[in-house]
Amino acid sequence: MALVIYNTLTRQATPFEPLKPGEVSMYVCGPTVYSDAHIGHAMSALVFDIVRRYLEWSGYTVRHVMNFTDVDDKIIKRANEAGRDPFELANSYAETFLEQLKQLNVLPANAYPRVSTTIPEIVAFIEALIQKEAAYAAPNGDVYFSVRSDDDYGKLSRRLVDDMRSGARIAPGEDKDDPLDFALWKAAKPGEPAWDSPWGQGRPGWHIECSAMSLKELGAQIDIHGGGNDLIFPHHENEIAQTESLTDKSFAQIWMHNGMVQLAGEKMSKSLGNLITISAFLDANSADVLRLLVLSSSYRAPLTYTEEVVADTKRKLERLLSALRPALGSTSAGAAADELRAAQEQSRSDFKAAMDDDFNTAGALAALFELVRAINTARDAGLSGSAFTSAQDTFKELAGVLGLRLEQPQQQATDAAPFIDLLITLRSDLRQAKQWALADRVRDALSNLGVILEDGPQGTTWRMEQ
RNA sequence: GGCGACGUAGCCAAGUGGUAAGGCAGCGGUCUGCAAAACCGCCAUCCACGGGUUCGAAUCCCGUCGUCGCCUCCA
Repeated sequence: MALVIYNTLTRQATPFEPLKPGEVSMYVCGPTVYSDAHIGHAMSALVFDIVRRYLEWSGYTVRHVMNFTDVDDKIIKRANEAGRDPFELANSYAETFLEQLKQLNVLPANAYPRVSTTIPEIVAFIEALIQKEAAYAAPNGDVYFSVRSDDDYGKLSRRLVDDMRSGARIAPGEDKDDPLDFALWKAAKPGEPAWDSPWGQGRPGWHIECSAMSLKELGAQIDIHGGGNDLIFPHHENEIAQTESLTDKSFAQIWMHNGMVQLAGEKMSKSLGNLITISAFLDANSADVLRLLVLSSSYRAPLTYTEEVVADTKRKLERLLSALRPALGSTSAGAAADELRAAQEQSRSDFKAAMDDDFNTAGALAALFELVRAINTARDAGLSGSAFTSAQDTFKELAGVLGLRLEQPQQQATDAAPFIDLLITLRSDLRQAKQWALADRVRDALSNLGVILEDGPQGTTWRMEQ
């Protein structure tokens, strides 16, 4: 069974074959850093983290690059409003985002290039495009890409150049030969960061940066180029036009796009202002909750985000965690062990089959839940020993491929732990004395504080709510 | 207006030609002093609606309705 990936370029799922055997190059478009990142940005990072983890688990070496757009109209505007330096502002948001990715258990990329540190490569890229007559310098100091020079322009988004004409526009101050052309280089305006170039002082346009950074970090041809599906047009379309016009080779062999987070039926976005920031989410929930939410449906479909869904996801996570509770019995072989071993292998192969099918994480989770049931059943049957721990190890391994930490959120409670243990001891005495009403009051009061007590044959255990 | 996606139980959601995964919630049971957790059982004759193709369709085709995205900065 081989990995199949859906390619936006061909609108088909096809078997994955990296350009270099065993090695995968993956470029993912990162955010423009001018405000707090929201869970839509987190979703994209999580999706490609899962892709990367699965590829690595499957035996590939992955070179993963994610960029930051740190030179941009909105950054400049924000910085001017706040009286801050635009680079300082962009850098602080980028650093915060990196810290949040760490909290979200997203593996660090191999490189995080930025526009501000790629200017020489961008200028060289544009010069080469002009030489090839795919771009031209306008009298006002702007440089534009000539869309008409690119005969397969529109192939990613399935748009026809002639259909786009009516929709295209020329902003005030632009000096294009054709309304469809887009800026590679923008002439400097007063008060804006600018660099020297053959066309005078200026700064790069939006799309060229990714072409240049991808070329610099990963070479002319890459395996996977990813991002949100709102980037298909114009951003990724334009990247293809620039890079392929320069290299005369096909750029990315697979274009992967994740769906948008839907909040109250609308796309969550900075411009709509209907967003939940990563930091607000993480204040109320663990990182695993967001990851599990993303894993629960197809990465390509819109992600339904409501408070109800978040609450359901927390309970799902509790269920996954139940598989990690220790064995209780002393049986180490027999029918229970055989059944668990069979379930373990079934789960592993179901997991792989689902993930091989275009990263069907919902199907992979189903395989995990089947293993949860099998492990809990075995525990109830009194199984312990290597058969039991081996199943738990497989469970942890597969959950780890999805990037789930599956840690009990007890760290915050360490200060309270001695007091909770004390209350449990007192409550045990009350139960011995059959003082049920008082014992229940202790349990209820702790429950209201987020501490769940569970009475088992071996005594009372406690855990924090997710 | 153009391009594209989608519409599966109370909720989330997988499944893209062979007769509906999984989770949450709910209901019944085992266990428990009672709970909780765990386990067992139940929970869509049916996949927006109307036609069509086929031995056979949630899955393919046509139409209708609805939702969303892109077409301008956007993960």
